[in-house]
Amino acid sequence: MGRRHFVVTNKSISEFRGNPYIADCPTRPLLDRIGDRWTVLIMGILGHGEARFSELRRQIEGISQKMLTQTLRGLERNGLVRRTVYPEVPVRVEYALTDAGRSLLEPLDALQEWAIEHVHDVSAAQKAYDEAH
Amino acid sequence: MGRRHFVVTNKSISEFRGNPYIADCPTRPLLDRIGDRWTVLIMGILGHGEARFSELRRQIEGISQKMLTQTLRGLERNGLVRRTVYPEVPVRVEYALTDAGRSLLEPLDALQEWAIEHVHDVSAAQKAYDEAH
DNA sequence: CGGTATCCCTCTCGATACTG
DNA sequence: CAGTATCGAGAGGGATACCG
Repeated sequence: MGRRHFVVTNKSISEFRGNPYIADCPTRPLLDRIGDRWTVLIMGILGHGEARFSELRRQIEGISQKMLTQTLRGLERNGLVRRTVYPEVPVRVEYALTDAGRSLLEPLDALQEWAIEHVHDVSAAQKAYDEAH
Repeated sequence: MGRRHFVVTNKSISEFRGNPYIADCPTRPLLDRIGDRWTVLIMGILGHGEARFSELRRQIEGISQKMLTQTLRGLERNGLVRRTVYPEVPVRVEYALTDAGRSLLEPLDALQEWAIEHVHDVSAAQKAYDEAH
């Protein structure tokens, strides 16, 4: 998607504030991640406790095996989820939030609060906009 | 992207908590919006005060005219940004956050705080993961 | 100045089939 | 059970050209 079109600078972290798109601003990978279809949902479920692969699959209606695996790998790679393999027969794999993952639930909840508080305003605004255009 | 594959239910709003993907959960459109490439950046700039189209374009390095227009329209449609046309010659158009838009900056800032606090942890986790795989 | 319209490419994601 | 591999559709986004 051409993200490399942006010039990489050496600005301090504080200069990224309010401008998440400059260079390697730390907010961008996070927004990419939570903007995807499944990350927030998976984290929400894991917020209630660890879960097996197939449990997650059952609880998240509509997710494909591929996307569940892929999203969990992404979360694991970012240190938000811990994957534990129990070498039983058949194998058992448990997924759980790390401390970092749990700490991310807080700002995520704040976002959800906002969405819930403003859902009517937003749909009213959409209706008004659509009627005017 | 097949979002219509999900069954629409009549669950109350509170049941959406922790499960943003069921039906028309209000969190999903928000995550889609802030997950896109430009929305958060534009809102960050407008948080400092109103701005003209060309100002935004200059400040947001790398954005195309099309995406600036498209993102601003999306924000306007959701009631987060107000567009004001001054019929001068040449025409002047000012964009500003609405009250709702300003209120969204708070959870967004919380997210940014998290990202800044955890940027080192995350990149360390990525490094460790990549070396182990 | 502040847009629209069009073309096209890339990347994401879903479906499907196969595996240790 | 918990994956991996591969394919293909389609949406997002950039480049470019044109307009009131």
